[in-house]
Amino acid sequence: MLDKTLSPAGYEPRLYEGWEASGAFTANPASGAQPFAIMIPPPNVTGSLHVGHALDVTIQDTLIRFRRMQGRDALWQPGTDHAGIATQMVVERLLAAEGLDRRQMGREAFLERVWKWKAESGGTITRQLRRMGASLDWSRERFTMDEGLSIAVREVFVTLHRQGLIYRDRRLVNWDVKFQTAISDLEVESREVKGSLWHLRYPVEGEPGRFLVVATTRPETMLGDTAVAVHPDDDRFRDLVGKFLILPITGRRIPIVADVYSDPEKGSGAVKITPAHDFNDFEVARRHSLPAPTVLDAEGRVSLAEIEADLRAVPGVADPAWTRDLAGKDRFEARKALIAELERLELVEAIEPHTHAVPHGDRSGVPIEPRLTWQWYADAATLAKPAIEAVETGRTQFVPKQWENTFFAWMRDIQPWCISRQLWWGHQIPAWYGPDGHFFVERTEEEAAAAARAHYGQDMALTRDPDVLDTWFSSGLWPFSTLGWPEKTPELARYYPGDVLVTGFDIIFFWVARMMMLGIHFMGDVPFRTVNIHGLVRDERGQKMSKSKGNVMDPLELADAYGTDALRFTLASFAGPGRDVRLGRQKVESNRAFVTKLWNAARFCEMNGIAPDAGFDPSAVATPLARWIIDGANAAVAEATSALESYRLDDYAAALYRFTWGGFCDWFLELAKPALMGPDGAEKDEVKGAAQHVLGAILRLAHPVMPYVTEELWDRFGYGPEGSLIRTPWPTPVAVPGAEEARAELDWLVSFITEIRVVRAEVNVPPSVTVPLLVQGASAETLARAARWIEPIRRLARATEVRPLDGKVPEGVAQAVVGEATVMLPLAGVVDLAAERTRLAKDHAKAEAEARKIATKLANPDFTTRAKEEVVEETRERLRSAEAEAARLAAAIARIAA
RNA sequence: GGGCGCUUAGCUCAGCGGUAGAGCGCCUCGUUUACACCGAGGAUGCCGGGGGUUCGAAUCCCUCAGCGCCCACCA
Repeated sequence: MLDKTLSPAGYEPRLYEGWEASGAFTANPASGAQPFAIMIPPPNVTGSLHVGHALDVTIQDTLIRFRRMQGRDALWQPGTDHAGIATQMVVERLLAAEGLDRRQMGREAFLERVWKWKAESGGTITRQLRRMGASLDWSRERFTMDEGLSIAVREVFVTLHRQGLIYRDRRLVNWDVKFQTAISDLEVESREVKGSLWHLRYPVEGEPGRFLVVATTRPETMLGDTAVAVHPDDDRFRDLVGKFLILPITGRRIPIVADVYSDPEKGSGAVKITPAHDFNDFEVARRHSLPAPTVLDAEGRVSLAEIEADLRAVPGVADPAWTRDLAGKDRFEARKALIAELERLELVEAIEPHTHAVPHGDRSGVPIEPRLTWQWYADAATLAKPAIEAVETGRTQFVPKQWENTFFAWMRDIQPWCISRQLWWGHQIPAWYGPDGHFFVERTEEEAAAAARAHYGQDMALTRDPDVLDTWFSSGLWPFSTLGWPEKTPELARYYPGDVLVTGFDIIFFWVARMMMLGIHFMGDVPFRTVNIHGLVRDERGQKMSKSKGNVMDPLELADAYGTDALRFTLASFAGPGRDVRLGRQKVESNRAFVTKLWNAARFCEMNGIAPDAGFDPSAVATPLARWIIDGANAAVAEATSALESYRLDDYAAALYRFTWGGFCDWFLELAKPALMGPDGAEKDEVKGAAQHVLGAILRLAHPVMPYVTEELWDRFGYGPEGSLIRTPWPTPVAVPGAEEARAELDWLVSFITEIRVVRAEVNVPPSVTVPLLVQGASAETLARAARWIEPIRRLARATEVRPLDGKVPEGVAQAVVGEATVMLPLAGVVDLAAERTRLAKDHAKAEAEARKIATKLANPDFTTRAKEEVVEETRERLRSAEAEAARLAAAIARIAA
């Protein structure tokens, strides 16, 4: 017997272990089945599961289980990402707590420590994925720093380098001062900062007392100014172009150049040019061949090395001794000091408060410093072209489609991708330098040595580039590196391209775009056919979850409290296309009720001896109730299947819910009770047969999203051996002869019972009062139906009998209009006649209004001539029925008129 | 500045040319032998505003407003 209450904790771990042990999650390349592959977005190896993962995993697991049941050879590729900066950050923090610093430890010892941390915490996320029921093929688990994946990384790097698509360049990068590494444009986020706009006076050379005023938010960079630009059409400064200024503090002589970059509307109209510390200025400097001295070091401190030679004493403007004191000062300290000095020199014209956007490192949270450094770059623009084309031609499609615009906008204006990072944790760049700086990009140290020998004509000591690659470089290879590339494995041939990639919109650029670029370049085909983009999980008020707001929900805690199935169902049901998911506890709680409902429905079946019957032929039943529910299950199967095929998990969840609760539980099981409790016979057998058939269909339909409770019930009922639902074929509609008649019959019954219930509830008849139903104006068919269904009607409508009204209307009736018939409930002494009159009058008014509305429409000749014929006919039919209903209600009112 | 999305019942959302829907919440009634994590019933809507197209608009177009997000932007 099933327990009275369900306890997910009692069966979830057991079922998962059973599935995994039996190889149910394992892809089967040897099978003849059509493959279906999903590559998991690899979570950070040292991370733990958050609600975003939970949504991502629920969607993917639902899809993979669905396809597996459809008979596809399903591969859901698991694995984790080494997550360069994030992981290094965590370990450095741990070290700091022990008073250690990675630089003191040295690279090797530090990396050893990171691997140790990975070994300790690396299992957390995979355990948590299991807890969510994720049917990942663990036998193929990969890590981005596995030997195999590292080989792929080096292969890609070397190949792209030989093709000229990876190169070294010295240009401005986004420098993260805290982590002391370059980061890509995508890792920079701008934040609004309240600061000041300083208007500074730069003395014009040879014209004492004349100044050109520049406005800046970053006075500390003025040490590196090599020009001031004005707009060529700006009359205010026309005579100054070509002249020179004496740069305060350093005393350097700098030109006034005309450049369209200068915006006459902004600041003072003249802009200082600091090429080594500003992206725009860098461009201006290139156009005017200006020098670009660096004045801030890797830690964001003033460095005078490159301007030492420029320092000149200029009375009242620059004092080298003071300036030399700035060396080593932090950029913000230097700013204060400089302003104080400029004020002393009366070179500050004005200071205005100014709010502006300042780029910050997304991980470090500190302002980014543009810095001129040598880095490795990938030629993203070239790689992007085929990726753009693949989406344009539909070889890869985004769902929802509008995300393609986002993808295009970014890809069409893509900048060189800075792929080197000055970190230790990651794939070290396979480049070796000779003593003269000549470098060799090779797969291995041996190959590099050989290349050096060939180059120098002798063995030469080489130094490996200390930098590592951007984490997204290796994640970009995920769809094929996990399948064994560069080896030509059978898996690679079979599972690439994957069918669908499921992820959030926040990593379209970081990851999806990179996989597209690298996948097409190295595999010659797109990495996946479909990209299913889902929204963000927010809290119930629509706020983004964050630790600082304290509104973070822990998916595992929710799973513990309400069961994994309830959490998964909730996430799926809110995962509508292009919408964020607002998750609240109560929502999970109320979906737990659905899981419980299913459990109880199964219990009811069990108690009534409903058991799996392999010999049952759903197409051979004659009982209308059986035909009707089997037909209903067919419709649910069709709905669920098409919803899943089109990534509409919300529709899938809704279809399941509606059919299971509304169709199967509320109506079928209730209507089946008389037969089930009645004598044995053909009807009872058929109803039981239909019940087991439909319950089995429901369990299969619900399994992708609610794997645990469905498997538990499937097993306990004996639909199949322990743990077998996961590989049971997905249901398909079955032929139901006479389905249409059965539908007409049962639809009548449902509305008949509903109408009686409405009347009883409205006039407050307690359920304990049972009354006969006297029908007036009923067709022979209606009377026959009422006779056939008398037991359910007695039960559900609290009636004693149904018979035609013979002659006079009894005193004190309540009346209901059902189709062509009017049903009277003799309730003398119970019914409040005045209330009943009011109720009927209200219904009558409603019917009349409806009829009038339709009549007006039909009176419009434009409508009848221009609208589609079937629409007009349908409208006429609606008018007839509304008028008839109004007439019957009018008659009912007349019958009880005072 | 450029772009995208959203605005429908108290809440969360579906519907996207032809009768305004669901779930939750709320109110009333109820313990009828699966389930009170339940059952039955009910109320609640100028479908953001304005204009247009159409026989017909929540649905298509234009426009305005509000909210959210992405990209760009250190004068």
